[in-house]
Amino acid sequence: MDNILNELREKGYRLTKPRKQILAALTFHPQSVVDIIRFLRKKKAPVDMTTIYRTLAVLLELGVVGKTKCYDNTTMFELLSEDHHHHLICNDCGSIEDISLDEHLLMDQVNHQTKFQVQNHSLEFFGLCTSCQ
Amino acid sequence: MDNILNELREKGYRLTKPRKQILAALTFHPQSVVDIIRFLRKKKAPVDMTTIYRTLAVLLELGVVGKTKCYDNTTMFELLSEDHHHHLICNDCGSIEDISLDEHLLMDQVNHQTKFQVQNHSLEFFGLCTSCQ
DNA sequence: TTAGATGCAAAAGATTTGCATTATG
DNA sequence: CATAATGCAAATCTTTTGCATCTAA
Repeated sequence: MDNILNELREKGYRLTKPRKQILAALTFHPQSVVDIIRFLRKKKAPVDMTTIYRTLAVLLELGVVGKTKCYDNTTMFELLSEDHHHHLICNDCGSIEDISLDEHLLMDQVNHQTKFQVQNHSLEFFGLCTSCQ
Repeated sequence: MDNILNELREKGYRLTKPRKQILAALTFHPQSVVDIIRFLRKKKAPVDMTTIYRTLAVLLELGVVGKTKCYDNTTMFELLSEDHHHHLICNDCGSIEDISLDEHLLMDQVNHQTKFQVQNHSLEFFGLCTSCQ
């Protein structure tokens, strides 16, 4: 977490109260903008929706945060941990599990087939979690 | 295309003019709802936005159409061909190329690691196309 | 002190809903 | 002819913008 604050500072962004709050609200589990608003409101540290969008845009830009679409089409944001992972999203209950995969094989295939310069990618699996099967 | 019409009929959906128009408008290249509206308007066969959303919902349900998020956050829909493929989305110009990958290795990893029952997945690469590099 | 960041209000977009009307099967 | 599907208007939700005010550096 501190490393993120440092990164922000280094890139010339100010370490404001709302930004710290938003970072604190972000977990490694995907959350929607509305989730974040509610969380901070409960914590008695309300932050305006606009600020949340703007902060998330910065964090996305820095690659600190990732964006996912939930089964019901809600946009979810989550802090990206050092270890890159993917999601198993249940079509029934909407739960999201993490999974780590070895993607070298995939990347090799892409690099072999095209000259497209991959900067990042998104990989999600949809289906039924163990309790909904 | 005819197979889709048959599938619709079999499932009890009516083969209406708007539905045929929308299917005709859909290519194997991703298009937004606005693209489809414009296309049909030019073709002098305008279809209401609501109908397009409703039809796309049916086609998504049937698995005939797929949904993608573009770099600029636009939702794109495309007809799914028999041969499953993925997208290379340019962060600069927004162009979308297709690529086919062998995903058995990925699926094997998932099945090996969890009991999650995968029904489908989405895999997209973001970066720079050859002309934007 | 001063630019960058915030909050508010309002605009702009995207998607959904209700309902009267139309047209497929 | 019955009912599913359509079009229109309006509601709802999500995201963005403009601008006056505030505050971290």
